[in-house]
Amino acid sequence: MDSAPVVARQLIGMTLLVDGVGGVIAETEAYDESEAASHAYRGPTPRTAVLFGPPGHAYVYLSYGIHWCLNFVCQEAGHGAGVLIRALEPVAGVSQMVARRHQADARRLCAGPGRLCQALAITGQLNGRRIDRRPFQLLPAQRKPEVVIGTRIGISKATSKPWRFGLLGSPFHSRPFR
DNA sequence: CTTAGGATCGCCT
DNA sequence: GGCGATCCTAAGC
Repeated sequence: MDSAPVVARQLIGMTLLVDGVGGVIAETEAYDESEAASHAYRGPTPRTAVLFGPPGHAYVYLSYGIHWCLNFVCQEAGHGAGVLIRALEPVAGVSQMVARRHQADARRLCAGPGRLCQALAITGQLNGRRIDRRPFQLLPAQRKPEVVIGTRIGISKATSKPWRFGLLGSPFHSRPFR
């Protein structure tokens, strides 16, 4: 298994579905236990235990007491690294996403980790589940995607690492790349 | 037991 | 562009 930034880049352009609802991954960020912005930085806790487990599992946590956020666990067991899924291009089950979010603008439907989880009905119930088993499906990119790189957003530490990845030119990013 | 603050979003101006 | 919502986690005493 590769490091979190490598996986974050590889995920761009792949299709993520939960119970058949989802779309093309348009934005990701890598987090690793070596840097202070990561939930893994302070070692395993009950909340972050999944991050230190085997790769290929979902780490789902509640942010600001309101929003669920989805990560994929990377690297080898015990190494504490993951990729935050930040935005999708809505493709499958769009009407269900609109109903769940009470909002029809396709550009904003899955633009942001909290919005994406609301649209795909991802909650803490999916924490620790394998991403290659129901209800998850991860499908390879149709064509080799062009990737744009930036610095991570919404954090206050380790802000200069180029660990944010996006599908070049996509209108579905949570915030523009510079 | 108490408390500070967080990998965010939506609404307001 | 700024701020309030809202609650869980983990550190400190």
